[in-house]
Amino acid sequence: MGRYRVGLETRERILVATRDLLGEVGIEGVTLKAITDRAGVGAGSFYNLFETKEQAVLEVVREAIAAVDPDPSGVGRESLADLVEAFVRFITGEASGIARIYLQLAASGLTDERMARRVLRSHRRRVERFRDAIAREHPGTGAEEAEARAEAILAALTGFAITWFIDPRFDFAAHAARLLQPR
Amino acid sequence: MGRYRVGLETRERILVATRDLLGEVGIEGVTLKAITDRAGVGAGSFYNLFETKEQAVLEVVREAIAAVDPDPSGVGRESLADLVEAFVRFITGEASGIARIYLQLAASGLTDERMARRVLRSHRRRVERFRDAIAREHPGTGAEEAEARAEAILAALTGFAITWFIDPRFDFAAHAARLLQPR
DNA sequence: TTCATCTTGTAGTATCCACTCAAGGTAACG
DNA sequence: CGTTACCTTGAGTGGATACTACAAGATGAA
Repeated sequence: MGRYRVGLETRERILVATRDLLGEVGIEGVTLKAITDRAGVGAGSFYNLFETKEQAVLEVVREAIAAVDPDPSGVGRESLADLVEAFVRFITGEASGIARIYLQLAASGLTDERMARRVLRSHRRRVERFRDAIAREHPGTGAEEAEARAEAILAALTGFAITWFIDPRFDFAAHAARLLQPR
Repeated sequence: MGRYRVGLETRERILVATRDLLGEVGIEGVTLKAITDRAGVGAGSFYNLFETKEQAVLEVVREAIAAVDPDPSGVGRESLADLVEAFVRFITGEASGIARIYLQLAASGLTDERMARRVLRSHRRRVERFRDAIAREHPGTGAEEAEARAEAILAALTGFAITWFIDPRFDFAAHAARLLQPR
C-alpha cells in the first residue's frame, strides 16, 4: 500500500504522541483517544496508518529497548565509570521518558514472549560491556567474577533508577558513583 | 462495623480466589467477575466486605510480603542476611506469582502519583530495617554510610529480581548472597 | 485536468469493566 | 421469639475502551 507524504507525516506525529504518553501515563494508561487527541488526528486516520493500537505501542517500545544501549562507539575502550555515567545520563537526561518506558517494561510488561526475549538480549549485551570494562581495569579478575560484578552493578543501577523515578529527591548520581568504590 | 463469622469466612474465600488468580493470570487478568466467580459469591457480597477491588489485591500482596518477614513482631534482632534471605524467598518462593504483581505495582509507581507515594513509603521502611541491621552488625559504620549501603543492597535486589523474572536461568539466590560479602 | 488512491473526521458499535442498589435471607443476642 | 445488625444475590448503571463504516476531501502520477 503506497503512502502519501501527508500520511507518513501523520504516522510520525502519532508515534511521537505515543512515546510521550507512554512515559507519562505508562503502558496501561495509554488509550487510543489520548494518542489521537495529542497527535491531533481522528481515529480514522490512526487506523488508516496502524493495524491496531498495540502496533503503535510496540513500535515505540522497540525504540525504547534499543535506546538503553550506550553509544556503541566506545566499545572496547570505555571504562566502567564511563558506562555507569552513561547510564545515569540516560535515566536523568532528556530521554528520561524513554527510560521510564523501558523500566516499566522490564519490571512488569513482559507477558509478550518476543518482547521478553528482546529485553533479555539487550540486557545480556549490556552485562557483557560492563564485564569487559571490569576485566580491562582489573586484569586479575576471573571472567565469572567480572560477570557477577557486572550483573550486580547493573542491577543496582536499575534499582536506583526506579527509586529515583519514584522519589526525585533521591541522589541517583551519588549512589551510582558509590558503586565504583570498594566498600 | 462488626462482622459475622460467615462474613469473615467469605472474606477469606475472596482473598484466596484473588491470590490464586493473581498468580495465574496476572494483575491485568484479574477482574471482579473472575474473583467473585471463583470465590462463589455475588458482586454485592464482595463490596460488602471490601471497599474496592484494589483493596483486595493490595491485601493479598501485603500478606505475601508479611509471610516471609524474618521479624514480624519488630523486635529488631534481624540480621542483614535474614533480610536478604527473606527478599529472595519472597521473589523465588511459592508466592513468586504475587512477587511479580508486587514488582508490577512498584513499576506502576513510575507513572501513577498515588502508587508512587505508597511504594515510596514502604521502600523507606525497608531501607530503615536494612540500615539498622547493618548498623547493628558493624557498629563503627556511620548512619549515612549504613543507609547508603542499605539503598544499594535493596536496589541490587530489586534489579536482580527483575533479571530473574526476565531470565529464569539467572541464579538469583547466588547473586543475592554475594551482596553480603565484601568485594 | 482526470481519476485512482490515499487521508481524514465523525458518529457510531460492541464489549468490557468496576461498582451500586434494593429486597429478601440469615446470624447473633437477649 | 423479636429485633437489630449483617450478608447475599444479580440485574442494572455509567463510563470507558478499541475499533469500524462511510462520506467527503486531498494527493499525485499521467
